[in-house]
Amino acid sequence: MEHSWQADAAAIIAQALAHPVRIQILELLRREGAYVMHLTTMLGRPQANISQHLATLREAGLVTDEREGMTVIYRVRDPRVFDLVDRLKVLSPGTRVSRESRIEEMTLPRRSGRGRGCHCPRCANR
Amino acid sequence: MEHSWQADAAAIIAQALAHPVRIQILELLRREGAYVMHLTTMLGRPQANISQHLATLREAGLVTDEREGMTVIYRVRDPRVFDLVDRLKVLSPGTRVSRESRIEEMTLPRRSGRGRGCHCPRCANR
DNA sequence: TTGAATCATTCAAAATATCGAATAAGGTAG
DNA sequence: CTACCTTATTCGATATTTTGAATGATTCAA
Repeated sequence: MEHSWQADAAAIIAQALAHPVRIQILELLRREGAYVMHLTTMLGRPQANISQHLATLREAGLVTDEREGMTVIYRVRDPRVFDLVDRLKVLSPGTRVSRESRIEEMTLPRRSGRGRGCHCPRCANR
Repeated sequence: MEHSWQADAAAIIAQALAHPVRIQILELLRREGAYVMHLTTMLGRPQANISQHLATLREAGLVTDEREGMTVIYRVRDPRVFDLVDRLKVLSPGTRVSRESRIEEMTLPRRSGRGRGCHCPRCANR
């Protein structure tokens, strides 16, 4: 039935990006790899849910998982995915990126009040 | 409930791109606007289905529809969506774009045999 | 008006995606 | 070994998407 080559592949990648939590995960992976625990506490969601979304990103080939002792570090496989995410935001109707606001700042949930600390190995800070 | 700002917006755009037929429609809109009839015959799918996918793209703000007599011309609202589509393809695992092959060529279905002609107003050819 | 052509929308069924809860799997420490 | 910690997976319920079929809506021509 007359398939569509790269259209299928492109759609699969788009589908992997088609959820706010997965976009947020990629935002958190922008500067460096992150432990699952870190993503879980930063996004304030059940661990299973984060793990499920990570599986989606992994199966799409967008991230890699590296076991490190008891923990697992997720990293973006190809940094060009960040260009993609940025362009998705720019194309959004209401989104006009004002010159002074960093995109990264705006999209991170920044947990409010007490509860913003992460206890993952890399986050020894308070 | 702690929303996610631009992550939602980005995900909505990604969702609009998350289907092979919609990617193909955008490919056909790459050079110029197209009549629905043109898209329908080129992609070899039921008219209602194409119209549904066009509605998805329209609601995401990615395309515009302009009535022209009995027909309707769809155009891409912001050409930057093509960058997005190209990058979606590049990030696909198996997709290594060889230098000599135009991406556009590969992704169009090119209906085989007899049945490749379109009868839309703009396609007076053969 | 009637009919034809083009496109949009509605409907119900099937397929997918998402979620929380529970459980499993893997590693570490005692 | 047991107990614990971190992450992954399975399960069932719910929600969303996709589809063809049928129907509407609009325009034009006769």
